[in-house]
Amino acid sequence: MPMDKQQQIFDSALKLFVEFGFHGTPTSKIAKEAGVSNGTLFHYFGTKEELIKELYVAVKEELNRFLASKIKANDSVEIKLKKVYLYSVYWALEHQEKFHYIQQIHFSPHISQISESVLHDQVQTHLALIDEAKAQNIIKNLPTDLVYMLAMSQITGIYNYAATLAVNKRKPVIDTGYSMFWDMITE
Amino acid sequence: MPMDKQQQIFDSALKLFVEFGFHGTPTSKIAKEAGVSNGTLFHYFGTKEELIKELYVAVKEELNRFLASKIKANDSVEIKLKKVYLYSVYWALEHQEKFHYIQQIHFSPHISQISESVLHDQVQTHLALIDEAKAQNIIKNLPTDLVYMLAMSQITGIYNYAATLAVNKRKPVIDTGYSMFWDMITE
DNA sequence: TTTTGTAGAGTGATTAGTCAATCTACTCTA
DNA sequence: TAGAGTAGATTGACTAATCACTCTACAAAA
Repeated sequence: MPMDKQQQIFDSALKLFVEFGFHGTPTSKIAKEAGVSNGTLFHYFGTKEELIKELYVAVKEELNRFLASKIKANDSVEIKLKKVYLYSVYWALEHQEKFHYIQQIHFSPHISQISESVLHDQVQTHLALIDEAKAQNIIKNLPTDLVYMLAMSQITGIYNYAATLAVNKRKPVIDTGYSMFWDMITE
Repeated sequence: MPMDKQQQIFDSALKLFVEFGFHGTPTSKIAKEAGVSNGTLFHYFGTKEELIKELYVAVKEELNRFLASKIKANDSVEIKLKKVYLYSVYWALEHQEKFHYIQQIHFSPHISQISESVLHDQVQTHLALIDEAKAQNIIKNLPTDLVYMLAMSQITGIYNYAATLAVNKRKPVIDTGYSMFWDMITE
């Protein structure tokens, strides 16, 4: 079984980018950490920029696949919303480097170079869920984008706080966070 | 007027860092944009890293001075909290580049190189305000850090959404955001 | 005169990306 | 089935460019 070099490069790049930033991480160090040669890295990724972007897409897709795996088709809208919120926080806590990388990209100029369609596909499901909840009068009639933005920012806030706590102290905080959020978007 | 040049360097660095990132912005371009020589930049800032950090501190202090100027000593705690929240969003919308720079630093490895004391001083006032509100039973008895984190993340979320709207459509959204936040932290 | 500010050419180190050579695994053919 | 052919994977030395930072000279103030 041939080693998946591309995955090794992803893993090393993630680790180094989060620790040292894009600037502080030369491609040579990524290759070395991944146990491949300099040339191999550029065989899989045409440029460093491409590696940065593809890593972002891969990580984001992993998160989305995880969330999708937790949602059952016959769950009610309330349950779906709750699951998306809670499992997002859990995933972030379990994959802190990956979550941190998403944020790092999101607040960097690289985000503007990731194609619109990729970004759009990633939020479509969530926006549809919010629309459904609005249509069923489950949540207040606020702009969908606003509800989404509030959810994302609150998930980040709760994650940041929970991450500072011991593992066994986290659940009550996350649950409290969700009920506060729920109260906020329902009448 | 030597202060002029330092300020010009700050202005140019802010603009370029936000547009191209730290990596994508050579010191030579900052100097050129500021209309000073390469050497002059290094006369004011020993290293590029120092420039990045001092710019962050300067921007953060500007925000804090602005907020402090809006708070009157005899305002009630409710009023103070409301003012901090609302004026933070207003300031962010009026100084989007600066707000973006704060975020960029916050989600980058540079944050760990900014001394603890600088960071601590900057939030002390806000934490004290939350403690006061708790002591007076105005808000729920939640951990101070949690309330602070939720406020910060919600301010960011509301800012991000409001920034996409026409200037005259923003106020109602921001006000709604605040009342949602207030409902969230009060019984 | 001394100090401070300013310029800009110069430098050594670093880096992203290239390239020619080799290896590996697989397929096709006789 | 042996052997030739082949496409892709892998290597690492190499390069052209860039960058952070230095140095020297000079000007303006103090």
